[in-house]
Amino acid sequence: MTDQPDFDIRSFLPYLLNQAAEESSLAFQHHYKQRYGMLRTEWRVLFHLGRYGAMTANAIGTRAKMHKTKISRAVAALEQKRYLTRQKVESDRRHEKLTLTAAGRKVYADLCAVAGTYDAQLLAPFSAEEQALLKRALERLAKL
Amino acid sequence: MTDQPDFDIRSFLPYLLNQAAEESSLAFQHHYKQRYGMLRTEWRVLFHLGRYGAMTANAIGTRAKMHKTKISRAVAALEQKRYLTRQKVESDRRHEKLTLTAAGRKVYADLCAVAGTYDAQLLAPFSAEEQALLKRALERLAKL
DNA sequence: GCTTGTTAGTTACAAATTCAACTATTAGGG
DNA sequence: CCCTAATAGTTGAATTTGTAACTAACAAGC
Repeated sequence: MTDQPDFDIRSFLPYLLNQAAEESSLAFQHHYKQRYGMLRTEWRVLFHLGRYGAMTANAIGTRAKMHKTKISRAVAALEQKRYLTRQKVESDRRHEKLTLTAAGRKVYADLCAVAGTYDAQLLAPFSAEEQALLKRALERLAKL
Repeated sequence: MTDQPDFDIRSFLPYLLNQAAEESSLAFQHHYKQRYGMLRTEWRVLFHLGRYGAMTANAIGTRAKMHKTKISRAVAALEQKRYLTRQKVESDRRHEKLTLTAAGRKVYADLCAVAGTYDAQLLAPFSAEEQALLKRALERLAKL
């Protein structure tokens, strides 16, 4: 029985990352849930379309590392909320180009503003070097 | 319409943390799922009991910031797998003291060893100072 | 132009999580 | 004591997610 009493789950990196991710997303989650009735999958799709312009569901999946079923459902929900429209691509009619509507862009702009200030608030306790290191480390761990 | 085209979701801290958390837990998740048929909630409970000794479900909840229904179900599953036993606390019979069985401690020891090497592997690309900073930052963000 | 294989996206069903209501037990007045 | 409030833990129903099978469209080889 090789016990390792010195190993503490609370310093296990995946655990720590998960705790930090959950805690840090709470306040923002509240915002898009209460105000727009959206799920995390939905605002992610919205953000990607808002930031990178119209694209297919598949392209979002590659960028955001989201499974296609999640995207399919998020897109359906956003379509019903009239935040985006679909358009079959004529050159290959399996693809659908997703485009934000005016309403969708407005929600995107609002959430962007909120996310921006919220992000700054989260990062405030750290120095510029610490912030840079933290982001680089996370990107590396996320294999982005 | 106050667009903020410079705000990128991919550097939004909660998003980054979530991506890193998901990616970094993949390989370990595979291990406890395949080998022991456990869920994340279950190994978390197991780890807490293994590391900090017998305690009540409530105490685990406070430490691990897990909701009591998650814990209740995880404990039921671990009990069925014969990894722990319950015992009503005589001084207050609402509480149940949870104790790992020999089998439970064995699984804990095995997963500890795996987690230990896995953690080291994840941290390997970073210098000692970077590792320390990363952990402090995450603990702070997780409000631990 | 058929067969086979591949890709985009959807849907159905199973598994997991959340939320709210529930039981059982204790604590604190009056 | 009895009534109310609070706490530990469980359970059931509704959401949400994951897995796998599905449709539709295209592509390549023959």
